[in-house]
Amino acid sequence: MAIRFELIHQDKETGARYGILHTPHGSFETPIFMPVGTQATVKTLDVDEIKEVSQGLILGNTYHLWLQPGDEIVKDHGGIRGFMNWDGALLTDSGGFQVFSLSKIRKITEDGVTFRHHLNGSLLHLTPEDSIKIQNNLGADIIMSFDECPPFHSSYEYHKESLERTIRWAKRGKEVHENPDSQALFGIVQGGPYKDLRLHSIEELKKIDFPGYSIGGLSVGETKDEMYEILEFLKDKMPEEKPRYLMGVGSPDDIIMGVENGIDMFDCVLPTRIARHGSAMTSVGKVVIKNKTYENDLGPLDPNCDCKVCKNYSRSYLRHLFKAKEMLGLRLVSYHNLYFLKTLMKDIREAIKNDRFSEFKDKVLKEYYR
RNA sequence: GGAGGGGUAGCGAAGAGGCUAAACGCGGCAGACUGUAAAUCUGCUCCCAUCGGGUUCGGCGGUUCGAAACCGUCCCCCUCCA
Repeated sequence: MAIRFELIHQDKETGARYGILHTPHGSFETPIFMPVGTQATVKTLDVDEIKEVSQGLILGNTYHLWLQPGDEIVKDHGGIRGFMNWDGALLTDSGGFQVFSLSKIRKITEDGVTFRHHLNGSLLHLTPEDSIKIQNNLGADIIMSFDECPPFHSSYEYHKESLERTIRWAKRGKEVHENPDSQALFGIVQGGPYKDLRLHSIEELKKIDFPGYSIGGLSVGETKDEMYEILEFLKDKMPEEKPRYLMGVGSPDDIIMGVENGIDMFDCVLPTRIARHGSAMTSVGKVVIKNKTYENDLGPLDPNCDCKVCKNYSRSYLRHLFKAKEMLGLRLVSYHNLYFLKTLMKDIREAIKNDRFSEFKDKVLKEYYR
């Protein structure tokens, strides 16, 4: 088996999980947040910085690297790790989400998905088998089944049909997976807002048997309450002994709610995207650093953060970088936001270990970003 | 001194009688962003106000039912010639 998951402790009141995820390239305490490095780069940061702001496990993307530069080239470097000079662990998404986010120009059939290249318009076709083969070439420690991620509010009928197909795709993917001993293939739970479909999804994926399970189809436009309702429903349905990965979630409040509902792994572009757009996650709430109010603020971005950005630069300077369109601003806030989440996850784990998660949750929801 | 061109909102720049409080760009001020087609997108940006009202297109004076636009005059700016 490529990975091993140890469930070490559960918060007595909420059941929030603390564990360790062992991979071929490192063991990681969970709950963990994994920065997203779609194109074999966490935007604006170099590898040394990624080490500082992550736990050592980051994401890459099948769709993007397949199209550019091509998975064969990445394979020639020994996979993404060699390509980007990353000596930590990796997880790749299957490209399934891109099928959803590029939905204006897609056609889904039993075989796979046909859609247009977002850069040059050429017609492309991707199957579950292709996705796994590409991910074999990319060489991540954890890889994803090729799934369809329908809009949350699609009809029951559509979700059902899509879900059944995604289950068949999961089975097909597992059958062609070449390296189960070095790459753990996760199944992805879908079903939108429909609990019976979610349950059905879990049951079928369990039959196929994966070393870990992802929850997909959330944080795609539904309300927070809708998302939390599904998370709560799934809490005691997911396999106990396997890692649970909530895909695409990364605001502090959503992470907290995920952890409370038994999630072990998170990834999200939010911290790096909003950083590039001038917003910071801090212990005192969201700071839109480009706002005029920080024009002459000599204090640090986050008064309770000990990252190099908060130690060395003022809010006023950071605002100046954004107003002047200097790229250092994007880098520094990206660094901080990821560091902030790394710290948040550490604090979450401590709280669980001490059976004080509930208390910690209240604090975060009251004071932190959003 | 002569000939031509021009002065429009914070800046640049359209507009050449009513559809114009005035396109568009920049700048400014906010907002959004959740398995990254995103250093992006959206809104606001003369003044006061909730409807609505009040002042504008170098100055002044005209023509007209109506002028940023037409006429006169003055003031500034640019180019060329002496």
